[in-house]
Amino acid sequence: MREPLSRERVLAAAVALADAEGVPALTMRRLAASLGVEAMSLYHHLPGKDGLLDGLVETVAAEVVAAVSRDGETGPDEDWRDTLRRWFLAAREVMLRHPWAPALMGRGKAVPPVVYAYYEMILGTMIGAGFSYRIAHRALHAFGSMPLGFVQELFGSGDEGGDDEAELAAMAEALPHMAAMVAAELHAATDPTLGWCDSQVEFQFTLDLLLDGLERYRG
Amino acid sequence: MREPLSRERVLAAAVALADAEGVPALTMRRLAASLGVEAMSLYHHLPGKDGLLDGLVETVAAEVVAAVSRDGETGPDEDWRDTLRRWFLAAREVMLRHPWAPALMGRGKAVPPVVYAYYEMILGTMIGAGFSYRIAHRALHAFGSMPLGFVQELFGSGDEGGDDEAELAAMAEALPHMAAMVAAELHAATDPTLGWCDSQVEFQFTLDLLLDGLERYRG
DNA sequence: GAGATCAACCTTACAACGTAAGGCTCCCTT
DNA sequence: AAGGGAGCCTTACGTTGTAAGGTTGATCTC
Repeated sequence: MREPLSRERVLAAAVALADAEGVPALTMRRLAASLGVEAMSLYHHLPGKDGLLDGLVETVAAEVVAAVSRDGETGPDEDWRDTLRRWFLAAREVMLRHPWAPALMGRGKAVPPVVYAYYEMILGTMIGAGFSYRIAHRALHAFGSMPLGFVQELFGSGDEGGDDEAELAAMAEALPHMAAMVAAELHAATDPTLGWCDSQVEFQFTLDLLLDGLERYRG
Repeated sequence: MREPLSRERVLAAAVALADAEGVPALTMRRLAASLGVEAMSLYHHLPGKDGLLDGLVETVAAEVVAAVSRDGETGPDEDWRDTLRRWFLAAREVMLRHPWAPALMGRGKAVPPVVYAYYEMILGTMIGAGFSYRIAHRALHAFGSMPLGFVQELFGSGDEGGDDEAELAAMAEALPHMAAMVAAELHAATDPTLGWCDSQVEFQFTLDLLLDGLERYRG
Protein backbone atom coordinates (compact mmCIF):
# COMPACT_ATOMS: atom_id res chain seq x y z
CA MET A 1 0.00 0.00 0.00
CA ARG A 2 3.01 2.25 -0.48
CA GLU A 3 2.71 5.14 -2.82
CA PRO A 4 3.94 4.39 -6.34
CA LEU A 5 7.31 5.28 -7.73
CA SER A 6 7.87 8.09 -10.17
CA ARG A 7 10.76 9.48 -12.12
CA GLU A 8 11.09 12.27 -9.58
CA ARG A 9 11.12 9.96 -6.58
CA VAL A 10 13.70 7.70 -8.21
CA LEU A 11 15.94 10.61 -9.12
CA ALA A 12 15.65 12.10 -5.66
CA ALA A 13 16.67 8.78 -4.12
CA ALA A 14 19.55 8.52 -6.59
CA VAL A 15 20.83 11.97 -5.65
CA ALA A 16 20.59 11.06 -1.98
CA LEU A 17 22.45 7.81 -2.53
CA ALA A 18 25.17 9.51 -4.56
CA ASP A 19 25.53 12.21 -1.92
CA ALA A 20 25.78 9.63 0.83
CA GLU A 21 27.88 6.87 -0.70
CA GLY A 22 29.25 8.15 -3.98
CA VAL A 23 28.48 7.39 -7.58
CA PRO A 24 30.17 3.94 -7.65
CA ALA A 25 27.65 2.76 -5.06
CA LEU A 26 24.82 3.88 -7.30
CA THR A 27 23.86 0.58 -8.91
CA MET A 28 20.40 -0.25 -10.10
CA ARG A 29 19.94 -2.87 -7.40
CA ARG A 30 21.15 -0.67 -4.61
CA LEU A 31 19.05 2.24 -5.74
CA ALA A 32 16.00 0.02 -5.99
CA ALA A 33 16.67 -1.41 -2.54
CA SER A 34 16.85 2.09 -1.10
CA LEU A 35 13.33 2.56 -2.45
CA GLY A 36 12.09 -0.77 -1.14
CA VAL A 37 11.71 -2.14 -4.64
CA GLU A 38 13.39 -4.50 -7.09
CA ALA A 39 15.88 -3.35 -9.69
CA MET A 40 13.77 -3.97 -12.74
CA SER A 41 10.98 -1.82 -11.44
CA LEU A 42 13.10 1.24 -12.07
CA TYR A 43 12.88 0.61 -15.79
CA HIS A 44 9.24 1.63 -15.77
CA HIS A 45 10.28 5.15 -14.89
CA LEU A 46 13.72 5.48 -16.44
CA PRO A 47 15.17 4.22 -19.71
CA GLY A 48 18.18 2.55 -18.07
CA LYS A 49 21.36 3.29 -16.20
CA ASP A 50 22.58 5.87 -18.65
CA GLY A 51 19.23 7.59 -18.57
CA LEU A 52 19.45 7.59 -14.80
CA LEU A 53 22.77 9.40 -14.92
CA ASP A 54 21.34 11.84 -17.44
CA GLY A 55 18.51 12.41 -15.01
CA LEU A 56 20.96 13.07 -12.20
CA VAL A 57 22.74 15.68 -14.28
CA GLU A 58 19.44 17.26 -15.17
CA THR A 59 18.35 17.28 -11.52
CA VAL A 60 21.52 18.95 -10.29
CA ALA A 61 21.50 21.43 -13.16
CA ALA A 62 17.93 22.32 -12.31
CA GLU A 63 18.92 22.81 -8.70
CA VAL A 64 21.69 25.15 -9.80
CA VAL A 65 19.39 27.13 -12.03
CA ALA A 66 16.79 27.35 -9.28
CA ALA A 67 19.40 28.67 -6.87
CA VAL A 68 20.61 31.19 -9.40
CA SER A 69 17.11 32.38 -10.19
CA ARG A 70 16.35 32.67 -6.49
CA ASP A 71 19.53 34.72 -6.14
CA GLY A 72 17.96 37.44 -8.20
CA GLU A 73 17.80 38.94 -11.61
CA THR A 74 20.05 41.58 -12.99
CA GLY A 75 19.60 44.85 -11.16
CA PRO A 76 18.95 47.75 -13.49
CA ASP A 77 22.16 49.61 -12.71
CA GLU A 78 24.22 46.67 -11.56
CA ASP A 79 27.58 46.02 -13.18
CA TRP A 80 27.29 42.94 -15.40
CA ARG A 81 30.26 41.46 -13.59
CA ASP A 82 28.53 41.64 -10.24
CA THR A 83 25.50 39.89 -11.65
CA LEU A 84 27.46 37.02 -13.12
CA ARG A 85 29.64 36.74 -10.05
CA ARG A 86 26.60 36.44 -7.83
CA TRP A 87 25.17 33.76 -10.06
CA PHE A 88 28.31 31.71 -10.35
CA LEU A 89 28.92 31.84 -6.64
CA ALA A 90 25.35 30.79 -5.94
CA ALA A 91 25.85 27.91 -8.34
CA ARG A 92 28.99 26.94 -6.51
CA GLU A 93 27.16 26.53 -3.24
CA VAL A 94 24.89 24.00 -4.87
CA MET A 95 27.74 22.07 -6.46
CA LEU A 96 29.56 21.81 -3.15
CA ARG A 97 26.65 19.71 -1.96
CA HIS A 98 27.04 17.32 -4.89
CA PRO A 99 30.77 16.75 -5.39
CA TRP A 100 30.09 13.83 -7.74
CA ALA A 101 28.15 15.96 -10.21
CA PRO A 102 31.06 17.51 -12.16
CA ALA A 103 32.30 14.10 -13.25
CA LEU A 104 28.84 13.15 -14.49
CA MET A 105 28.49 16.39 -16.40
CA GLY A 106 31.66 15.76 -18.35
CA ARG A 107 30.40 12.65 -20.07
CA GLY A 108 29.72 14.34 -23.38
CA LYS A 109 25.97 14.06 -23.37
CA ALA A 110 23.48 16.67 -24.51
CA VAL A 111 22.90 19.92 -22.67
CA PRO A 112 19.89 19.70 -20.37
CA PRO A 113 17.22 22.20 -21.41
CA VAL A 114 17.37 24.07 -18.11
CA VAL A 115 20.94 24.94 -18.85
CA TYR A 116 19.90 26.54 -22.10
CA ALA A 117 17.62 28.85 -20.15
CA TYR A 118 20.48 29.63 -17.82
CA TYR A 119 22.86 30.44 -20.66
CA GLU A 120 20.15 32.69 -22.03
CA MET A 121 20.21 34.63 -18.77
CA ILE A 122 23.98 35.02 -18.92
CA LEU A 123 23.83 35.99 -22.55
CA GLY A 124 21.09 38.51 -21.87
CA THR A 125 23.17 40.12 -19.16
CA MET A 126 26.20 40.42 -21.40
CA ILE A 127 24.32 41.64 -24.45
CA GLY A 128 22.51 44.12 -22.24
CA ALA A 129 25.86 45.36 -20.99
CA GLY A 130 26.98 46.08 -24.51
CA PHE A 131 28.87 42.99 -25.59
CA SER A 132 28.71 41.68 -29.11
CA TYR A 133 27.32 38.23 -29.72
CA ARG A 134 30.73 37.12 -30.82
CA ILE A 135 32.43 38.10 -27.60
CA ALA A 136 29.54 36.85 -25.50
CA HIS A 137 29.86 33.50 -27.24
CA ARG A 138 33.55 33.33 -26.55
CA ALA A 139 32.90 34.36 -22.99
CA LEU A 140 30.55 31.40 -22.52
CA HIS A 141 33.31 29.12 -23.66
CA ALA A 142 35.89 30.89 -21.53
CA PHE A 143 33.73 30.49 -18.45
CA GLY A 144 33.68 26.79 -19.06
CA SER A 145 32.12 25.16 -16.06
CA MET A 146 32.07 28.23 -13.84
CA PRO A 147 28.43 29.07 -14.55
CA LEU A 148 27.65 25.71 -12.96
CA GLY A 149 29.74 26.48 -9.96
CA PHE A 150 32.91 24.50 -10.29
CA VAL A 151 36.25 24.36 -11.97
CA GLN A 152 37.62 21.15 -13.35
CA GLU A 153 40.05 19.70 -10.87
CA LEU A 154 42.18 17.35 -12.87
CA PHE A 155 43.86 15.47 -10.11
CA GLY A 156 42.89 14.64 -6.60
CA SER A 157 44.99 14.79 -3.48
CA GLY A 158 47.15 11.79 -4.07
CA ASP A 159 49.48 11.45 -1.09
CA GLU A 160 47.51 12.15 2.01
CA GLY A 161 50.15 11.30 4.53
CA GLY A 162 53.37 9.41 4.42
CA ASP A 163 56.99 10.39 4.64
CA ASP A 164 56.46 14.09 4.60
CA GLU A 165 59.98 15.11 5.43
CA ALA A 166 61.81 12.83 3.00
CA GLU A 167 59.27 13.60 0.35
CA LEU A 168 59.48 17.35 0.76
CA ALA A 169 63.25 17.14 0.81
CA ALA A 170 63.34 15.23 -2.46
CA MET A 171 60.82 17.62 -3.91
CA ALA A 172 62.82 20.64 -2.86
CA GLU A 173 65.77 19.31 -4.77
CA ALA A 174 64.09 18.40 -8.05
CA LEU A 175 61.28 20.95 -7.99
CA PRO A 176 62.59 24.04 -6.24
CA HIS A 177 59.83 26.39 -7.32
CA MET A 178 57.11 23.92 -6.41
CA ALA A 179 58.66 23.37 -3.02
CA ALA A 180 58.96 27.09 -2.44
CA MET A 181 55.38 27.62 -3.44
CA VAL A 182 54.08 24.90 -1.17
CA ALA A 183 56.15 26.29 1.66
CA ALA A 184 54.88 29.79 0.97
CA GLU A 185 51.25 28.76 0.85
CA LEU A 186 50.69 25.50 2.65
CA HIS A 187 46.98 25.93 2.51
CA ALA A 188 46.35 22.88 0.36
CA ALA A 189 45.51 20.77 3.35
CA THR A 190 43.48 23.36 5.22
CA ASP A 191 40.45 23.85 3.02
CA PRO A 192 40.03 21.29 0.30
CA THR A 193 36.43 22.15 -0.40
CA LEU A 194 35.82 20.68 -3.82
CA GLY A 195 38.70 18.37 -4.59
CA TRP A 196 42.29 19.38 -4.81
CA CYS A 197 42.97 22.77 -3.42
CA ASP A 198 39.91 24.41 -4.92
CA SER A 199 39.15 26.97 -2.31
CA GLN A 200 36.71 29.79 -2.47
CA VAL A 201 39.40 32.39 -2.98
CA GLU A 202 40.86 30.59 -5.97
CA PHE A 203 37.46 30.24 -7.53
CA GLN A 204 36.82 33.93 -7.11
CA PHE A 205 40.26 34.85 -8.33
CA THR A 206 39.78 32.94 -11.56
CA LEU A 207 36.31 34.34 -11.90
CA ASP A 208 37.41 37.93 -11.52
CA LEU A 209 40.32 37.31 -13.84
CA LEU A 210 37.88 36.33 -16.57
CA LEU A 211 35.29 38.98 -15.81
CA ASP A 212 37.79 41.82 -15.67
CA GLY A 213 39.49 40.53 -18.77
CA LEU A 214 36.23 40.48 -20.67
CA GLU A 215 35.33 43.98 -19.54
CA ARG A 216 37.88 45.35 -21.97
CA TYR A 217 36.01 43.87 -24.89
CA ARG A 218 32.76 45.58 -24.00
CA GLY A 219 30.91 48.16 -26.04
CA MET B 1 58.29 -17.41 -29.70
CA ARG B 2 56.78 -13.96 -29.60
CA GLU B 3 58.53 -11.29 -27.63
CA PRO B 4 57.25 -10.92 -24.09
CA LEU B 5 54.82 -8.33 -22.88
CA SER B 6 55.81 -5.35 -20.80
CA ARG B 7 54.09 -2.49 -19.08
CA GLU B 8 55.09 -0.22 -21.95
CA ARG B 9 53.78 -2.55 -24.66
CA VAL B 10 50.50 -3.01 -22.82
CA LEU B 11 50.03 0.71 -22.31
CA ALA B 12 50.88 1.45 -25.93
CA ALA B 13 48.29 -1.09 -27.06
CA ALA B 14 45.77 0.41 -24.65
CA VAL B 15 46.33 3.90 -26.02
CA ALA B 16 45.94 2.58 -29.55
CA LEU B 17 42.76 0.77 -28.65
CA ALA B 18 41.31 3.81 -26.90
CA ASP B 19 42.22 6.01 -29.85
CA ALA B 20 40.62 3.60 -32.29
CA GLU B 21 37.49 2.46 -30.48
CA GLY B 22 37.05 4.61 -27.41
CA VAL B 23 37.49 3.98 -23.73
CA PRO B 24 34.33 1.85 -23.27
CA ALA B 25 35.84 -0.70 -25.66
CA LEU B 26 38.93 -0.87 -23.50
CA THR B 27 38.20 -4.01 -21.48
CA MET B 28 40.85 -6.32 -20.13
CA ARG B 29 39.81 -9.12 -22.47
CA ARG B 30 39.75 -6.94 -25.53
CA LEU B 31 43.05 -5.34 -24.72
CA ALA B 32 44.61 -8.75 -24.14
CA ALA B 33 43.18 -10.03 -27.42
CA SER B 34 44.70 -7.08 -29.26
CA LEU B 35 48.03 -8.27 -27.92
CA GLY B 36 47.41 -11.92 -28.79
CA VAL B 37 47.20 -12.88 -25.15
CA GLU B 38 44.68 -13.81 -22.48
CA ALA B 39 43.19 -11.29 -20.08
CA MET B 40 44.85 -12.53 -16.93
CA SER B 41 48.29 -12.19 -18.44
CA LEU B 42 47.99 -8.45 -18.21
CA TYR B 43 48.02 -8.68 -14.43
CA HIS B 44 51.69 -9.62 -14.51
CA HIS B 45 52.50 -6.17 -15.82
CA LEU B 46 49.74 -3.99 -14.39
CA PRO B 47 48.00 -3.98 -11.01
CA GLY B 48 44.49 -4.09 -12.50
CA LYS B 49 42.01 -2.11 -14.52
CA ASP B 50 42.33 1.01 -12.43
CA GLY B 51 46.09 0.83 -12.63
CA LEU B 52 45.74 0.50 -16.37
CA LEU B 53 43.76 3.73 -16.54
CA ASP B 54 46.31 5.41 -14.31
CA GLY B 55 48.95 4.22 -16.72
CA LEU B 56 47.02 5.67 -19.64
CA VAL B 57 46.86 9.05 -17.93
CA GLU B 58 50.54 8.87 -17.17
CA THR B 59 51.34 7.93 -20.76
CA VAL B 60 49.36 10.79 -22.25
CA ALA B 61 50.72 13.25 -19.70
CA ALA B 62 54.23 12.15 -20.56
CA GLU B 63 53.47 12.64 -24.24
CA VAL B 64 52.25 16.14 -23.49
CA VAL B 65 55.32 17.00 -21.45
CA ALA B 66 57.58 15.58 -24.15
CA ALA B 67 55.87 17.72 -26.78
CA VAL B 68 56.15 20.78 -24.59
CA SER B 69 59.81 20.17 -23.87
CA ARG B 70 60.47 19.64 -27.56
CA ASP B 71 58.70 22.91 -28.22
CA GLY B 72 61.48 24.76 -26.47
CA GLU B 73 62.48 26.37 -23.27
CA THR B 74 61.87 29.92 -22.28
CA GLY B 75 63.78 32.30 -24.48
CA PRO B 76 65.89 34.77 -22.52
CA ASP B 77 63.98 37.84 -23.61
CA GLU B 78 60.72 36.19 -24.44
CA ASP B 79 57.52 37.45 -22.85
CA TRP B 80 56.33 34.94 -20.25
CA ARG B 81 52.95 34.90 -21.96
CA ASP B 82 54.42 33.81 -25.25
CA THR B 83 56.25 30.97 -23.54
CA LEU B 84 53.18 29.64 -21.80
CA ARG B 85 51.05 30.10 -24.87
CA ARG B 86 53.47 28.07 -26.95
CA TRP B 87 53.48 25.32 -24.37
CA PHE B 88 49.75 25.14 -23.92
CA LEU B 89 49.15 25.11 -27.65
CA ALA B 90 51.72 22.36 -28.11
CA ALA B 91 49.96 20.41 -25.39
CA ARG B 92 46.69 20.91 -27.17
CA GLU B 93 47.96 19.26 -30.32
CA VAL B 94 48.73 16.16 -28.35
CA MET B 95 45.37 16.09 -26.62
CA LEU B 96 43.55 16.39 -29.92
CA ARG B 97 44.98 12.99 -30.76
CA HIS B 98 43.56 11.46 -27.57
CA PRO B 99 40.07 12.89 -27.10
CA TRP B 100 39.30 10.33 -24.42
CA ALA B 101 42.12 11.49 -22.15
CA PRO B 102 40.44 14.48 -20.47
CA ALA B 103 37.72 12.28 -19.01
CA LEU B 104 40.30 9.91 -17.57
CA MET B 105 42.28 12.75 -16.08
CA GLY B 106 39.29 13.99 -14.12
CA ARG B 107 38.91 10.87 -12.02
CA GLY B 108 40.46 12.37 -8.92
CA LYS B 109 43.61 10.30 -8.79
CA ALA B 110 47.09 11.47 -7.92
CA VAL B 111 49.13 13.77 -10.11
CA PRO B 112 51.54 11.81 -12.31
CA PRO B 113 55.13 12.77 -11.50
CA VAL B 114 55.80 14.09 -15.01
CA VAL B 115 53.13 16.68 -14.46
CA TYR B 116 54.95 17.94 -11.40
CA ALA B 117 58.00 18.58 -13.55
CA TYR B 118 55.81 20.38 -16.05
CA TYR B 119 54.23 22.59 -13.38
CA GLU B 120 57.73 23.37 -12.22
CA MET B 121 58.51 24.68 -15.71
CA ILE B 122 55.43 26.89 -15.70
CA LEU B 123 56.17 28.10 -12.21
CA GLY B 124 59.77 28.83 -13.12
CA THR B 125 58.66 30.92 -16.06
CA MET B 126 56.24 32.94 -13.98
CA ILE B 127 58.57 33.44 -11.03
CA GLY B 128 61.30 34.42 -13.48
CA ALA B 129 58.94 36.98 -14.97
CA GLY B 130 58.45 38.58 -11.59
CA PHE B 131 55.31 36.99 -10.20
CA SER B 132 54.91 36.21 -6.54
CA TYR B 133 54.46 32.62 -5.47
CA ARG B 134 50.98 33.48 -4.35
CA ILE B 135 49.87 34.76 -7.72
CA ALA B 136 51.70 32.01 -9.55
CA HIS B 137 49.85 29.49 -7.43
CA ARG B 138 46.52 31.08 -8.21
CA ALA B 139 47.48 31.21 -11.85
CA LEU B 140 48.06 27.46 -11.88
CA HIS B 141 44.56 26.99 -10.57
CA ALA B 142 43.12 29.52 -12.98
CA PHE B 143 44.71 27.75 -15.91
CA GLY B 144 42.95 24.60 -14.86
CA SER B 145 43.41 22.06 -17.58
CA MET B 146 44.87 24.42 -20.17
CA PRO B 147 48.48 23.42 -19.45
CA LEU B 148 47.46 19.96 -20.59
CA GLY B 149 45.92 21.29 -23.74
CA PHE B 150 42.21 21.19 -23.26
CA VAL B 151 39.31 22.96 -21.69
CA GLN B 152 36.59 21.08 -19.93
CA GLU B 153 33.69 20.69 -22.30
CA LEU B 154 30.74 19.94 -20.10
CA PHE B 155 28.28 18.80 -22.69
CA GLY B 156 28.62 17.18 -26.05
CA SER B 157 26.78 17.98 -29.23
CA GLY B 158 23.45 16.49 -28.39
CA ASP B 159 21.19 17.00 -31.40
CA GLU B 160 23.19 16.19 -34.47
CA GLY B 161 20.39 16.49 -36.97
CA GLY B 162 16.68 16.39 -36.80
CA ASP B 163 14.00 19.02 -37.18
CA ASP B 164 16.28 21.98 -37.54
CA GLU B 165 13.67 24.47 -38.63
CA ALA B 166 11.04 23.71 -36.02
CA GLU B 167 13.70 23.45 -33.37
CA LEU B 168 15.31 26.74 -34.22
CA ALA B 169 11.92 28.39 -34.40
CA ALA B 170 10.99 27.19 -30.93
CA MET B 171 14.40 28.21 -29.68
CA ALA B 172 14.11 31.67 -31.16
CA GLU B 173 10.93 32.19 -29.20
CA ALA B 174 12.06 31.00 -25.79
CA LEU B 175 15.75 31.83 -26.06
CA PRO B 176 16.07 34.92 -28.22
CA HIS B 177 19.65 35.72 -27.33
CA MET B 178 20.80 32.14 -27.84
CA ALA B 179 19.08 32.02 -31.19
CA ALA B 180 20.60 35.31 -32.23
CA MET B 181 24.02 34.12 -31.16
CA VAL B 182 23.75 30.87 -33.04
CA ALA B 183 22.53 32.73 -36.08
CA ALA B 184 25.38 35.21 -35.77
CA GLU B 185 28.03 32.56 -35.39
CA LEU B 186 26.86 29.26 -36.79
CA HIS B 187 30.29 27.79 -36.53
CA ALA B 188 29.36 25.16 -34.01
CA ALA B 189 28.95 22.53 -36.67
CA THR B 190 31.91 23.51 -38.81
CA ASP B 191 34.88 22.68 -36.62
CA PRO B 192 34.11 20.59 -33.57
CA THR B 193 37.68 19.67 -32.86
CA LEU B 194 37.63 18.55 -29.27
CA GLY B 195 34.00 18.05 -28.31
CA TRP B 196 31.38 20.74 -28.30
CA CYS B 197 32.38 23.81 -30.17
CA ASP B 198 35.89 23.94 -28.81
CA SER B 199 37.73 25.44 -31.71
CA GLN B 200 41.25 26.67 -31.79
CA VAL B 201 40.21 30.30 -31.68
CA GLU B 202 38.14 29.83 -28.53
CA PHE B 203 40.98 28.04 -26.82
CA GLN B 204 43.34 30.85 -27.68
CA PHE B 205 40.83 33.49 -26.68
CA THR B 206 40.41 32.00 -23.24
CA LEU B 207 44.15 31.54 -22.95
CA ASP B 208 44.94 35.13 -23.80
CA LEU B 209 42.18 36.31 -21.52
CA LEU B 210 43.91 34.58 -18.61
CA LEU B 211 47.44 35.50 -19.60
CA ASP B 212 46.65 39.16 -20.17
CA GLY B 213 44.64 39.28 -16.98
CA LEU B 214 47.52 37.86 -14.99
CA GLU B 215 49.99 40.27 -16.53
CA ARG B 216 48.50 43.02 -14.36
CA TYR B 217 49.52 41.18 -11.22
CA ARG B 218 53.15 40.93 -12.23
CA GLY B 219 56.08 42.50 -10.50
C1' DG C 1 -21.30 -6.49 -11.74
C1' DA C 2 -18.29 -9.46 -14.97
C1' DG C 3 -14.69 -9.31 -18.04
C1' DA C 4 -10.95 -6.87 -20.34
C1' DT C 5 -7.07 -3.75 -20.06
C1' DC C 6 -3.12 -1.86 -18.45
C1' DA C 7 0.38 0.01 -15.44
C1' DA C 8 3.35 -1.20 -11.75
C1' DC C 9 6.06 -4.43 -9.82
C1' DC C 10 8.55 -8.96 -9.51
C1' DT C 11 11.17 -13.26 -11.02
C1' DT C 12 14.31 -15.40 -13.70
C1' DA C 13 18.05 -15.48 -16.63
C1' DC C 14 22.00 -14.01 -19.49
C1' DA C 15 26.18 -11.87 -21.27
C1' DA C 16 30.02 -9.15 -20.06
C1' DC C 17 32.90 -7.29 -16.78
C1' DG C 18 37.07 -7.35 -13.31
C1' DT C 19 39.82 -10.49 -11.00
C1' DA C 20 41.16 -14.33 -7.36
C1' DA C 21 43.37 -18.98 -7.41
C1' DG C 22 46.05 -22.07 -9.24
C1' DG C 23 48.26 -24.88 -13.22
C1' DC C 24 51.48 -25.41 -17.16
C1' DT C 25 55.92 -24.52 -19.68
C1' DC C 26 59.90 -22.76 -20.52
C1' DC C 27 64.52 -20.64 -19.44
C1' DC C 28 67.94 -19.34 -16.24
C1' DT C 29 70.70 -20.22 -12.43
C1' DT C 30 73.69 -23.00 -9.44
C1' DA D 1 70.80 -32.01 -13.44
C1' DA D 2 67.74 -30.01 -10.32
C1' DG D 3 65.39 -26.22 -8.66
C1' DG D 4 62.89 -22.11 -9.20
C1' DG D 5 60.69 -18.42 -10.99
C1' DA D 6 58.78 -15.54 -14.86
C1' DG D 7 55.28 -15.52 -18.18
C1' DC D 8 51.14 -17.05 -19.82
C1' DC D 9 46.78 -19.72 -19.49
C1' DT D 10 42.47 -22.03 -17.48
C1' DT D 11 38.80 -22.01 -14.61
C1' DA D 12 35.62 -19.93 -11.77
C1' DC D 13 33.20 -16.40 -8.88
C1' DG D 14 30.65 -12.29 -7.78
C1' DT D 15 28.67 -8.15 -9.66
C1' DT D 16 26.91 -5.41 -13.11
C1' DG D 17 23.13 -3.79 -16.56
C1' DT D 18 19.10 -5.39 -18.64
C1' DA D 19 16.03 -8.53 -21.86
C1' DA D 20 11.83 -11.47 -21.40
C1' DG D 21 8.00 -12.65 -19.40
C1' DG D 22 4.95 -13.49 -15.15
C1' DT D 23 1.78 -11.63 -11.35
C1' DT D 24 -1.30 -8.41 -9.25
C1' DG D 25 -4.53 -4.94 -8.47
C1' DA D 26 -6.93 -0.83 -9.99
C1' DT D 27 -9.67 1.16 -13.60
C1' DC D 28 -12.65 1.12 -17.48
C1' DT D 29 -16.19 -0.88 -20.65
C1' DC D 30 -20.49 -3.28 -21.80
